[in-house]
Amino acid sequence: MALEIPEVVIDRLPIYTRALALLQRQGRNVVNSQELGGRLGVTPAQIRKDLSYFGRFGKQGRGYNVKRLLEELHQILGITREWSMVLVGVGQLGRAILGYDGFAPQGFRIVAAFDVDPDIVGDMVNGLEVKSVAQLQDEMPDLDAQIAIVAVPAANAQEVIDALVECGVKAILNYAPIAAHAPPDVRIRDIDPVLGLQSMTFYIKEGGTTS
Amino acid sequence: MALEIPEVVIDRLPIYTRALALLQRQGRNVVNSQELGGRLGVTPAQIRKDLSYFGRFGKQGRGYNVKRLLEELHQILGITREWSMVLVGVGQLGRAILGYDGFAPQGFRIVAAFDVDPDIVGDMVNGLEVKSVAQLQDEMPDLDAQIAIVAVPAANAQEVIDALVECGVKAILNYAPIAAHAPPDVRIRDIDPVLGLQSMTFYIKEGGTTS
DNA sequence: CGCAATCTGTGATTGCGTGCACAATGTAGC
DNA sequence: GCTACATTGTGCACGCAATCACAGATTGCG
Ligand SMILES: NC(=O)c1ccc[n+]([C@@H]2O[C@H](COP(=O)([O-])OP(=O)(O)OC[C@H]3O[C@@H](n4cnc5c(N)ncnc54)[C@H](O)[C@@H]3O)[C@@H](O)[C@H]2O)c1
Ligand SMILES: NC(=O)c1ccc[n+]([C@@H]2O[C@H](COP(=O)([O-])OP(=O)(O)OC[C@H]3O[C@@H](n4cnc5c(N)ncnc54)[C@H](O)[C@@H]3O)[C@@H](O)[C@H]2O)c1
Repeated sequence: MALEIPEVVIDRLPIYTRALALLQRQGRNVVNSQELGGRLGVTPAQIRKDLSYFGRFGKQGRGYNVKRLLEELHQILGITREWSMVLVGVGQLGRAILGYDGFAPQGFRIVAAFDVDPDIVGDMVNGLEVKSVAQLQDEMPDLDAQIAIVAVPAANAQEVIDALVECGVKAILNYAPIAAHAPPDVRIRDIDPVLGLQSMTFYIKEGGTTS
Repeated sequence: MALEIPEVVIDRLPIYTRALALLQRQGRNVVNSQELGGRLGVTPAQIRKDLSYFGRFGKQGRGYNVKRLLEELHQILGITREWSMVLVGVGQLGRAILGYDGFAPQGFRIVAAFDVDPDIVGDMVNGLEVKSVAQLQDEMPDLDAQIAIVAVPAANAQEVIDALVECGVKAILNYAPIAAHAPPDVRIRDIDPVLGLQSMTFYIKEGGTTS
């Protein structure tokens, strides 16, 4: 029914979710688009427009019921269920990711970790035994994981991504600093702190007056 | 002169830089907008348009000289010099960041690390002594760091950011999952893997046909 | 040395997301 | 229950960014 929802809209929904979750922890029951927008640096109209793609969740004169809207957003984003993920690359970053306690509360669980280094394979990291990446094809069918996190060096990232795609993975969180390629039905999100730094320096490189 | 360059354009320049650096390592001297676009998943016209904001770097009939264009982009982004950064929050993530060897080659150097935990203050991490965050105001003037990385828990992130802004920091790479606030002359880039995951699940939640 | 081929730089055009403004609708108070 | 008020949902207009399309420049070749 809903004809083509812009990707930018989808990208904003998790922000709304995060803010609503905070409001809920603070005991708030209702919030209007103005306050929510103020907290997020987003126009109230933008929030209302975004939500209107999916239904009518607010009440005129009142605002939005925090609990209700949060549930709706969870439904929309598909985060009512728990998602299993696999991690490839158990180096410095991979270990920080395995130890990160921010995934589980949001329903994302790492169920297996793979590495190529024989010195690392077999290690227990955060209650998970590191497996050989050679066994990826064998292990994946049992894991029922549609999401993968890639934390291998740039030089090996594309081949790892190809292998994951081959195994049926549908979403990839890629930490390697490369322009990764994947079929259109596989979503990729890149995380590269250097890109962020390099774009910020443009603005601060000389007492810039670029608002 | 250059009338207002869109922020999206600035955000793409580091991507171009990254791809060009790779081409250079591969020994390529020239590249045209079509090939560059193919590697990055960007329209050739987009690349040419973006670059045209800053000058004319290509040659008709040939393409772009890789070395030359890379230098120009470095100039534009302000990454010819070395940038000093401070890190606040030396936990699991903070240590991974300190150990990350991807910053230095791009000219970003962490010159100081701060934490609030007395058990951590004094530790040597990657050749850097962790200092107390209480000394932030005192230490900053000597460090000449305009960039900060924030890797503290969400609950403390805003106060840390406020303190950094107070110290004259002009760019912040924020890993805490909050909607941070700062004056307009301070740039913030957020890195939150969960947001990426939550937007991807929208598309994969049911054999979705959303191209 | 001229012609064909190539690819840039950019004005023109299209398309899409943002913000506006108001009608519709629900709330609270009396 | 009626009135005054608050805030949503949304059609519409605007503005900006992506794409198109071509003139102009450069190269290579015969
Ligand atoms: N450490 C950070 O803070 C950080 C931040 C952002 C991005 N990154 C990126 O994340 C990636 C990993 O960084 P790191 O610091 O953890 O590096 P690392 O060298 O510590 O770890 C990389 C791991 O990947 C493994 N590996 C290599 N090839 C593999 C393959 N084909 N299959 C499976 N495993 C393989 C290696 O054995 C190693 O254990 C790099 O691309 C880096 O640029 C790291
Ligand atoms: N670990 C990851 O992979 C990861 C990934 C993405 C985001 N994050 C985010 O990064 C932040 C840090 O994560 P972590 O896993 O390293 O947590 P952590 O608890 O291991 O580390 C946090 C550190 O911050 C310090 N700290 C707390 N308050 C402080 C203050 N006011 N000033 C200075 N230091 C202070 C603590 O003493 C601790 O050492 C969190 O907000 C987390 O959500 C972590």
